[in-house]
Amino acid sequence: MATIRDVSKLANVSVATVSRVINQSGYVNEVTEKAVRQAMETLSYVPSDMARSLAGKKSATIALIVPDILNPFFPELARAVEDAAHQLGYTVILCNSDHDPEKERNYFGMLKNKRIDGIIVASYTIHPQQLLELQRQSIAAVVIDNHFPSHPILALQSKNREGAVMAVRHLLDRGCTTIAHISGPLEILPSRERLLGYELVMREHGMFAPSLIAEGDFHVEGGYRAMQELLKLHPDIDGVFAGNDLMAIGALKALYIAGKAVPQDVKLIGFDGIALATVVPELSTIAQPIAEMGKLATHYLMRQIRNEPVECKTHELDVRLLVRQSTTD
Amino acid sequence: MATIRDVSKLANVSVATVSRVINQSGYVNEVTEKAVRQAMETLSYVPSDMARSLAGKKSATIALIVPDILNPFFPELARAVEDAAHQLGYTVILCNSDHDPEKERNYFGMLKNKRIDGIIVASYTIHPQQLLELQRQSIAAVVIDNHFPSHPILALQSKNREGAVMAVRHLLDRGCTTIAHISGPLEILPSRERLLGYELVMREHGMFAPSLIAEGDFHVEGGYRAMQELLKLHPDIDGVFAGNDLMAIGALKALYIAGKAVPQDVKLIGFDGIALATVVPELSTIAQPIAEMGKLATHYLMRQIRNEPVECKTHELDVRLLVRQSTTD
DNA sequence: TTGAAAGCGGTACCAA
DNA sequence: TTGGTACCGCTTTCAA
Repeated sequence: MATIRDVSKLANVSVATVSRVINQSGYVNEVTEKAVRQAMETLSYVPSDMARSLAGKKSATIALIVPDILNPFFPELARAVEDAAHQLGYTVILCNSDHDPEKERNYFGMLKNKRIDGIIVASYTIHPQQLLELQRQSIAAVVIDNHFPSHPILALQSKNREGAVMAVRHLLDRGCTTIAHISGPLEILPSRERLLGYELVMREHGMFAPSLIAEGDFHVEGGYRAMQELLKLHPDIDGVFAGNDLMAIGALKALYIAGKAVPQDVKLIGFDGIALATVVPELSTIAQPIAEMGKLATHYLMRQIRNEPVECKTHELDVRLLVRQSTTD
Repeated sequence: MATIRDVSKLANVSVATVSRVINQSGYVNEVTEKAVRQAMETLSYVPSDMARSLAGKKSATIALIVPDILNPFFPELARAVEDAAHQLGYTVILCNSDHDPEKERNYFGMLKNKRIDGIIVASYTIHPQQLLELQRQSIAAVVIDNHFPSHPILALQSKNREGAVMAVRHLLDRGCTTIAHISGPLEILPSRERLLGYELVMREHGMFAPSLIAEGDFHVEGGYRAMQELLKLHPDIDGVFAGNDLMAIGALKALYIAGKAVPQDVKLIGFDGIALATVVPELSTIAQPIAEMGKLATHYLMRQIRNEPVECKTHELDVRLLVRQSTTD
């Protein structure tokens, strides 16, 4: 591999000059520049990211921290982030936090050490202090699906509450009168927001009852169990709003086994809009703009990295109601 | 952040000595070592990966190239790779190749440049030359789901043909007599292997007919279309072996729409054993040990990185038949 | 057993 | 506009 020195020799200039044309910084004569570029070309020279980052520049690497890439929501996010990053010449390090603060700290250490330029955090367990700490080390950070209103941290979030409202209203429109909710883990902010949206509409219609709510785990299994419990308490349930699509799938299974036909007996709607909601019957859902979130997060991150002005607030994204078979007779 | 020089000063030794204790290389007096460790401790010193890799050591980073992390097979693989790597102090860069040779080359360039220690390639479009080229730059490589018998490249593969045989035999056992196959893209090796396994058994039983085979794309959509075509030609199909689970889900939808009950009218089996085959009815499948593949690949890669002896051949992994609802009355 | 010093491949400041 | 050169933080001969 050719080095900057090889280039400088071939072009008969100093390394400083070569560095200048590489970075388009400082003055450099057109003729000289041409010569340098020529030399780079013939040596098929590529500056070493390693060396650049050591010398204080950026590493052209960002990290994406997700709870678990196995959850189908995150591959979609990862894909969008990776695409956007790659387009900008960045490389993405993937981290699975498993909601484990210990593991998270561990990652943060590794990443700091690697002089990562920035981090996108889609893990619910981080503490705002950790992000601020990063920023102090001039590592940019963007948070997804969480927010820290009292800290200068850029966050991205779907309109969870509004989405929940849309979901429940949709079930009401379809004629449901006994609507249950399978919530996500309540220590997770979006779960609480969705629950709140549900509660809001139910109270509006005088239909609210705590026993219509069961807490799941954002996984198929938890949705399944929650649905079973709910059916035990309320065999007359005719509408279910699940806090995410995976739990909706679990609920679907439970309903199927209980002999309830979807959507004839029970209408079911999820949240997220993950691609694999391609089950039979197809799942109605509140779709988050996952890909857009990833793209936006990456762009905001880049802005921070380049010290361009960005508002460090929570940016909210619109969700859409996707009506499919599970709520349509 | 403390540097090696800070440590050396505090411990009253040279940086060389500190380096020695860090790397456990060369001789160093016990007392001195203790002092150095003490100093590292009090400064909570962590050596910079950047600097180390620049100085010629390893970057403690590997890359995983997949066609598309959106395909549920790959998150499982990625998760296993990341876990194994993380445990060994390595960081994983994720790349989506999209089967695009151009993009692949691009990634290879970036990765070489970043002095990545090794690459796990689960992309079907790479050329063996590219891998050899890497090895020449002393970047380790392991290939998944592909193999290059005539090159010294370490590969990992499931027993695709055997798996296909198991699948078809299972359908026969269940009493199927008209068994169709939805194959993956035939330019992909595992697709061909699975097709071969299917063909083998069908011929054995004098049931083979080319029109019972339709080519899909490894995605839900392609499985759906292929199933529709097959039904047109053979309304009497009573068994389907799909080349992967996603296509099986597509087939399931097509069957459902065509009014065929699964498993009563048609028995259906997939391949891969991805977690989200949790549709209703649950899909029978030939499960690949995806997590194990990821783990093994990572370990083999590490071996190569550390110049430990490894056989650069294709290692084959066993698959298992998972009987679930889609083939059980 | 230890230390001095020459890189690794760049960046950037200061002179020329 | 250019070039010289001192780093960035660590590894690794080579001598002492």
